[in-house]
Amino acid sequence: MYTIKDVAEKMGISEHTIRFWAKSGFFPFIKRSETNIRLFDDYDLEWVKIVKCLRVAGVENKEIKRYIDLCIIGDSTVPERYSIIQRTREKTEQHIKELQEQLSLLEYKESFYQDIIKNNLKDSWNPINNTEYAK
Amino acid sequence: MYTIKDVAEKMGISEHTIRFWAKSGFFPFIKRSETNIRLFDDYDLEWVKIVKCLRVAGVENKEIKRYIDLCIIGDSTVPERYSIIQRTREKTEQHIKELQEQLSLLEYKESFYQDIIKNNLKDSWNPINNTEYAK
DNA sequence: TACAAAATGAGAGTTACTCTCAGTCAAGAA
DNA sequence: TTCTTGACTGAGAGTAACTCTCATTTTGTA
Repeated sequence: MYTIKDVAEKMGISEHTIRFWAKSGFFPFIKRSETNIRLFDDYDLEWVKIVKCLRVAGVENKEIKRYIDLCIIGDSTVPERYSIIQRTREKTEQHIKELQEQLSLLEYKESFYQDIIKNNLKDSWNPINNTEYAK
Repeated sequence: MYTIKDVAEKMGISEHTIRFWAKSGFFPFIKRSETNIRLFDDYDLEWVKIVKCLRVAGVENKEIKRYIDLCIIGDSTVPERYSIIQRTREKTEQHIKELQEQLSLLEYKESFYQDIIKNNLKDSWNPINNTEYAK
């Protein structure tokens, strides 16, 4: 059995966020000690893992709640759960692609600046150094 | 010369967001028509591009403003700009890695659900169907 | 000239945290 | 036994970055 602190450390999520997620109904199964303290077991950790996954993938909390509720309803909801996961997978692939594109611009800029520093050049890209702007 | 609408379309950003970014001081060079309408040229578009890049990479607006201000100060700030870009590049690589990890969980779930649908199985992963929980 | 489409700034609303606070509770030291 | 420390609690305020609405101009085509 894990406390919030344990889960926070294990999963790399802040305690605040876990409490916030719990209040949002993302972990319907966690038990409490006699003194009202949340106790997560390994199954609960699996839920935390999937919630984290969906959040990282940019699924909004309302949709995550929907997914959790579908899980609780049971096997009849597998098709809708499937479509949520599928849409999320597609969106994540798109997101990675976009990040990779921006990454290449960052890499370009980085080596550009490095060149300026190494060879003591001017930043010819900067509009400030461009005659158009320096009127 | 482009209006906000043109830029929004060209860059895939909402007009609202561009106005918000402009108000945040991200585009210090845009001119206005006599009747106060923003007019972007191709150099301004380059600024929009780099701001978009930094935002996608998760750089917060305060830091983007810093970067813009450094550009305006001029060549002496290239080292600090370099370190901002470098840090952002590293963060982005990390982010892509994280997304790829979560993507593989999504792929696993997707094929798992697909299997259930195709072969009319039960969702054995769901705690609801697990004897531990189904007490 | 008329009028729909597009621009403006101000400001309210939203999401998802993130943080602060006041307070409870259990365990070990003095 | 009292004190201190540290983890926990819920309530609620604060924050970032949009996102949207609104009341007004402004502009471009008929």
